[in-house]
Amino acid sequence: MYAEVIIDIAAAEVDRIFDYDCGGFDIKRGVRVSVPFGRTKAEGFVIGVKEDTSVPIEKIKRISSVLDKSPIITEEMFALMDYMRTSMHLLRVDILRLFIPAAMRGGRVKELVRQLAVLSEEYRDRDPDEFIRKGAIAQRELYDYLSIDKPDGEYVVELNKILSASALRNFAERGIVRIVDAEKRRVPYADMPVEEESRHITPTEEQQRACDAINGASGQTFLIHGVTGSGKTEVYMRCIEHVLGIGKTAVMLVPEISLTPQMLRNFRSRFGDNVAVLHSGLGQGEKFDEWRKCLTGEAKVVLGARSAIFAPLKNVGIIIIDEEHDQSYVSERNPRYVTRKIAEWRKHYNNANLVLGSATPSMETYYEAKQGKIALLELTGRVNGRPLPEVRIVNMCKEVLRGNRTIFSDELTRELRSCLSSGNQAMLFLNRRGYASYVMCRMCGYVAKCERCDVSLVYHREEDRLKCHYCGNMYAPLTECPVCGSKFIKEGYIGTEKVADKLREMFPSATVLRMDNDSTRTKGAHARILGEFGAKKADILVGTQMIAKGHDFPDVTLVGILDADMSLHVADYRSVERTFQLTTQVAGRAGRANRPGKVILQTYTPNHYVYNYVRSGDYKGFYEKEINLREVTKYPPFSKIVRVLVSGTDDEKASGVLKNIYERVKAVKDAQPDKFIYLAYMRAPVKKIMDEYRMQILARLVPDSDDVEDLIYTATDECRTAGITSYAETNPIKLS
DNA sequence: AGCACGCCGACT
DNA sequence: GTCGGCGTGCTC
Repeated sequence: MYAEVIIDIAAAEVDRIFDYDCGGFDIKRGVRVSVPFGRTKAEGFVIGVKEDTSVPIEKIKRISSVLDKSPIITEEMFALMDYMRTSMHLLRVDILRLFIPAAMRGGRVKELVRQLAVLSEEYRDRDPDEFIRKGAIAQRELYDYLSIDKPDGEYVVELNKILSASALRNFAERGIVRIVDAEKRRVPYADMPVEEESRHITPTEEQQRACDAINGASGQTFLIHGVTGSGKTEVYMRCIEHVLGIGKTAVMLVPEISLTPQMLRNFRSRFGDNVAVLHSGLGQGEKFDEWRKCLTGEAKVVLGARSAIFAPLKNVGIIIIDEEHDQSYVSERNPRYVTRKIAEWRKHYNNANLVLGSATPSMETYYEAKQGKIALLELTGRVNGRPLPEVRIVNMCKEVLRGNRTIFSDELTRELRSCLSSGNQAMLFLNRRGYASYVMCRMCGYVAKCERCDVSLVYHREEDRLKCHYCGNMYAPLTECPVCGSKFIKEGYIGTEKVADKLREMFPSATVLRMDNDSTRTKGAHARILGEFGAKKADILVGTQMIAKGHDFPDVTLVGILDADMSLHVADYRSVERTFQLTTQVAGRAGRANRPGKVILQTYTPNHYVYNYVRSGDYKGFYEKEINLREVTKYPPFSKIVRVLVSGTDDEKASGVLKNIYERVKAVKDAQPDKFIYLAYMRAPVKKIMDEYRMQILARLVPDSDDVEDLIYTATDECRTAGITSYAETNPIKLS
């Protein structure tokens, strides 16, 4: 017998099938093996077993050992691998690695085996007085505990914490208790308090209608459009209950689970041990165990971030993507994939339903719903009775004219003061981290730049360093201009760090917390900062878009959006959409039923149409306006943008590769000119990152052009050379 | 990804 | 004369 093996080395040259002699091992498709490879050893995935091989017999080597008792890759995942390979041009190893927890490779994490004490059968229903002496209280306690509280047994370590170890030893010697080796699962958030049972909530008519529509369908995609607090989560949970009831399983995706322990609490209370959690915040052992629970069928529901779409659940009945517009659903590192596409595939494979939920759906998704390609469910009511916050648009140009050069408008300062004095909390949002976005010489105009990247440096006060946000390199702060020697150094746009400093100056008695990439470097920092703010240990929370997601804070009555225009002026067709989504989401943090919230939105372009729709919370109005623009300008969903990015330290070599790809794409265009709206090559907006020169091909294709898209991907694959990285992507999230 | 083979510069 | 630079080629 021969095994077809994919070697666990991420390189295109070895991403092929290697045949190995099974050598007496009982090899099944889906297990991992250890094999001799070249002059070394390697791990590999068995993707097939066969009787004969076409490889010359003298080349064949034997498998050295089998790493899994049973397959860890399911048949569904093998089929998914084929789809991802052909349609997304990914390497088999990269795909297989997505399917298993990283810690499994190299045998770093294993099942945790612990001793389990179980009451022996023959003693189970007997009268304990027959074999436990009257005075042996400890033994009696142990017997009662094991027979009543833990009929399935309890781990010895746990027993020893609460009961007599000598009584246990005595029982084990007498055979009253059997000690067996058992797999013990590491349970994340085991000590988390469980939410009160919430099943008795009666759904609103709208919620019920949504549930009925979803539960009555199969193989369909739905979009639930509903504002924050419209009760989407309740609909999700009811739909999951329904699929569990018919013996199927459920996948629930959220943008960043470590930020929403609330969701997990709800799920634990509703579905108990049936829930597995999967996200990057887990320890390696925890992640491995949660994943195994999915594979073995111990878990029926998986709650997780993007990568949980690959959870090895069998017989999936429903897939839910909450906050479907969120960018975190698109993987930007290789392997690049779009969660929605994987979800659609799994939906189809399992004849399951796919539910997308958002208060601000992406243009593409809402357009699909409008076109009738997916079903639209609207939740208009507000379950918790929270009113729409009042959004006030503040014209910052007027502040400048009035001589206010700070980032705080008079109105915001006034509102902050009254918010704090009435004992409430405020959140300030600024999507720019650091202290000053750039530093510049006032005399000669010199701007400090990174040596390895084509970007200006950001001053960070905590470290007192200039930092490159692309490569992380640090430089000494500027005290004088290195070009002209002038001491007049100007600080550019204010960042979160400086905002926090200014606030401490303005409101000395207030406690200010900051949440951005820099203050959340360490594990668990997200949860800590949000926890502190939630516990009212701080009055003001300043942060980047990180603070837009996550907890609800009942005492937040004021939200300040310091520079709403930041995302608006990015040269990207999605910038207006993103601004609407981001500001709406941030604004939604303000106010509760009993305390109405206020949002101060500061902008230099107060007349831009997006802010009108943000103020009135009018998603549909915004959609209509924006979709018209997209149609006229021929941007997605009315076209498809394919971008090829080539980079390398050797500028000329990289350009050579780029031109090769371009020539091939150009030939496609000449053959099918009507498929192209636009085609050009150029340097990337950020010309250099980490000493690698970057350049790109941009193609805009008509919607019905999957064949051309595939040809571009293929051209990219075939022009790949050593020392140059290149990849193609469709409708990229960011075009830097 | 590793690792070895292989053909040109500065050293005991 | 040799040690060693890392270019390129292969791995069932």
